[in-house]
Amino acid sequence: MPDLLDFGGAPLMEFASRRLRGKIHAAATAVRYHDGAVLHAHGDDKPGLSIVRSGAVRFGLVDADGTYIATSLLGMGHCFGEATLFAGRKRTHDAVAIGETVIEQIDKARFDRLFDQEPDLARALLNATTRRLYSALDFMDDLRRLPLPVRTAKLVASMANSAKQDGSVACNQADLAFTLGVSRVSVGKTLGDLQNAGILKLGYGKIDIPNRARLHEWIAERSA
Amino acid sequence: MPDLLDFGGAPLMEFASRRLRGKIHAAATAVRYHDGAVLHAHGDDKPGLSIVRSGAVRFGLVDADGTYIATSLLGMGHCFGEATLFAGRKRTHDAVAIGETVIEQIDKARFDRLFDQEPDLARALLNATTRRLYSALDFMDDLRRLPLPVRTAKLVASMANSAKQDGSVACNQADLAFTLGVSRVSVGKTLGDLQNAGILKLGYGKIDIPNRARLHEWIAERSA
DNA sequence: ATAAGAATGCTAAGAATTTAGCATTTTGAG
DNA sequence: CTCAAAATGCTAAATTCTTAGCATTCTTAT
Repeated sequence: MPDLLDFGGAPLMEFASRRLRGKIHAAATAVRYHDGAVLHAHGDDKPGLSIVRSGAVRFGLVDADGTYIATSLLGMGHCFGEATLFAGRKRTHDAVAIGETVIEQIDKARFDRLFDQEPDLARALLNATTRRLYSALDFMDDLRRLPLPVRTAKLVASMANSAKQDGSVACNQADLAFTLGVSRVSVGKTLGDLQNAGILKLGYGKIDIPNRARLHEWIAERSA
Repeated sequence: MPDLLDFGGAPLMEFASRRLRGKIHAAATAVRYHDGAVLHAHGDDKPGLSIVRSGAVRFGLVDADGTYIATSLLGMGHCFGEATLFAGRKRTHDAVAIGETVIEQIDKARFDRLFDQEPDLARALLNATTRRLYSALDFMDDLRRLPLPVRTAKLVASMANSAKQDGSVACNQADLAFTLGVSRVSVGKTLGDLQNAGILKLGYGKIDIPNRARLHEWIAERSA
């Protein structure tokens, strides 16, 4: 259960008023999943909006050669499934519960009704998806612009923001490697370099950040 | 003025009814820009929604070392600036007109009024941004999953869809290289290989696709 | 306390990519 | 028609990244 990025954006529920949250709860059916349970598979035709009430969901795809590739991890308050409602897509990824997870599910019919009744829902959804879109664009920009050490540092810094424990990030190098889209060896080497530069300290399944300001400074110096 | 990707999604105006389009036009102020004119710069604080009525807009950023890096190119019917309205961001990129371009501009106050009056606007915006978000996610997925030749072929194929001229795509290798986030040398080599494989033909500032089905087949065989 | 599993550290060969040139071809403007 | 600019083609060295493997360290469940 690493502190891996909730893909940038803030969660939908943060943009909903107390009243709207109540309406959403009322329209939804809560479903409980155990760790590792499959919520849906790539290609399923289940239009509807889902909201993570507790726990987390990991999205990914199984490759032709059988390797699983994770895409993102959404935690409490985040929503998914917008694409089935607004882009007419089937489920784009496999979704798996991480830890004990409760999902609030709103099927298409109910969603459409709620959407028409509650104009604030549209605004909340636009807040959430716009933020996600722009963080994705930023991420892609970095991908082309910045060398691996800087991207790595940025990722660690962004994880530090949402981390439970201050000054420390819970995540193993393999997951980091995947998120950055490079091999574990490269990440290991890069993290080693960053440690030598004194801006972070490697642990077992975690990374300590002795001085957050210093890390941000180091990044700023190298990213335009 | 290459056929470079309109970042995946379909344009906003395609999701608007004739009536809504009328309302949008009525609320907007049209501004004309000549080729190369700057619409806004990165960091400008100009909240509002903009819609491309004719021409196109190229978005990008100037690096610390002065190199300009393009991000996307939006053509007719596409909108931008949602992030200034929904994510509370300043303008995230420099925007430059490509060719004679007319932009319909709706400032924040007018937008909010229109947004409240016209529930369909929310739906249209969600359609557009959701599609863009998911194409961006797909693109990132490909970036990590697929080797360069396949990504290149996919990009060419997607450009072919929106190209004016059938069976041919107008784009130079340098722009392709940037969009793929690799060097011109790599693209040149890769395109050469694809040409040898017989699935496309290189020209000067363009790429011909003798057999679209064959190209898609080639891609499908290699992408999961 | 210990064994099993997880995670990290390390290595070396090979593949892919970049950088920095420069030569050649094509296009379009005058 | 000619010339300059734009685009492509090519090269070679240097760098970065990957793959594949195995040893070591750390954690946790029994």
